[in-house]
Amino acid sequence: MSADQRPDPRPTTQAVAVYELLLSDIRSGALEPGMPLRTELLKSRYGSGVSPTREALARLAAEHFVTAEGKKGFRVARITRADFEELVAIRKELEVRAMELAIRNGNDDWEAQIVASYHHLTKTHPPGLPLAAAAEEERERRHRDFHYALLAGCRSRWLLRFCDRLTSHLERYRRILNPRAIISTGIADEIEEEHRALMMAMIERDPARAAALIERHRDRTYDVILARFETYEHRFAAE
Amino acid sequence: MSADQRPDPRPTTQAVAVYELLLSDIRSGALEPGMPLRTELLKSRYGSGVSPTREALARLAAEHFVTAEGKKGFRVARITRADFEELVAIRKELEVRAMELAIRNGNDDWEAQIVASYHHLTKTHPPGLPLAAAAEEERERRHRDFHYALLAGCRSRWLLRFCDRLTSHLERYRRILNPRAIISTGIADEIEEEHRALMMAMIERDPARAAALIERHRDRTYDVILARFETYEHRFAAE
DNA sequence: TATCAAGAAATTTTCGAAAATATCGTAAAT
DNA sequence: ATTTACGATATTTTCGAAAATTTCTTGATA
Repeated sequence: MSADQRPDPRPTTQAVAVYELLLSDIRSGALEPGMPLRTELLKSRYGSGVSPTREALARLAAEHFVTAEGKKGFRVARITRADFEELVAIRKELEVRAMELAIRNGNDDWEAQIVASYHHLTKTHPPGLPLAAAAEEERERRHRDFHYALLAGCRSRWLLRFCDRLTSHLERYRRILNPRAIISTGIADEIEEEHRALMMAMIERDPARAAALIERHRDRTYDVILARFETYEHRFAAE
Repeated sequence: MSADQRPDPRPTTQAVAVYELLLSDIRSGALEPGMPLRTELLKSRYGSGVSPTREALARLAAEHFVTAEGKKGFRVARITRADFEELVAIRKELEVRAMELAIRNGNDDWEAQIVASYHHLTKTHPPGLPLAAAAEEERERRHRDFHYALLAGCRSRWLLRFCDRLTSHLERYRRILNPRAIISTGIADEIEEEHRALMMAMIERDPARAAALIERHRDRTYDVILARFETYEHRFAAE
């Protein structure tokens, strides 16, 4: 996950390459929840032998992006309303906590990184209307990076890791249940404005305002996703 | 980790067997922090080929019990004071939170499991004086199970997983820096009494008392470990 | 003495095939 | 008709060796 790989100019292994591709495909919803991850499929899709592939799967299993059952192979983790609600609840607490700590401990580097990643984010296509897969992926990456930057000053790698994991899981829920295509232009503008307000609250070191902003920012999406669970659960009840 | 494997009567794979042995050896300190985990060593120690071994290592890397650097293999994760302090800080928050939720949501099953695991714990050798490795491991397992049972009613698997991970990491710090041999009999009795008090506070649904008790219970050990870092860091400064 | 290069050795990583296991379909039996 | 047993097939898991990479050693050069 990005929390740990940020500085990585090292000769990387094939296993982590597959890990990153798989994570990306799971997070985007390209690989559907519950889908069996057969060896042949993975070999052809990621052009790699079984050893690196299984290593990647083991990592993802530890992070609960996939499940491993007995000797029956791996599947993409299913999505459920209960899981989603847990994620939302704990992320609310941890993210707010991390923001408080970042505001208290963050230095100039931290502020600069926020400004930089915000700028990056504004330069991508806004979240309305469908995008080419690569463009969407890039926008999501910058979105992750921005929110990560807000927390990065908190001086607790453990807290950052947890937040990062929760964010990745919630991103998956969002992209599956609330695809960009649905977002209207008006909403898109509001979201952009929320990002700006968040940035300002952090840099001006106003924890209460920042907390209020992040909660509104998150809740907007959560409500939509929760509503969509009705149809989703109905559609996949049989499996 | 125990959070997820609790109910597992399924035909298990060799990779997870190695994972469990490795985790146990790392947590106990049998494999020293920073130690390179060479293929040959692992093959002879756990009697298994490289594929299952690497899978286990990948899982452990995702959980930060080992580190994987480029193409240079795996090592047991190092222990540092900064890491320890982060773990302590975030665990304090998450564990108290989980206890509150467990008190609010726990049912009869939860209470029964607490009583049962407490009973189990009291039937092992108390924490004073050195034990045979197997007996020590068994005591630690029951200790983990007891504290896990306290939280298990919280109805959030994510919160439980995080607490479980933090507990495992902190157990390693404790067993390396504050081995049982050091604990005096008087202290051992106090610890046993704290467990009983904790159990009662939980079952009587008194969150404030439970929180106060768990913090004292944890702090007792933390202080000792922090003090021992001086000598430890001095001893391993060269590496 | 210190630095660097080149080759040898050790080690990690990956591949391809073998072994183990699960799944499916068919047919016999109740 | 339902269940059970039994091969046949598909799939996962594991092994052992090959390939790639790092680390160590040695010797030459400034």
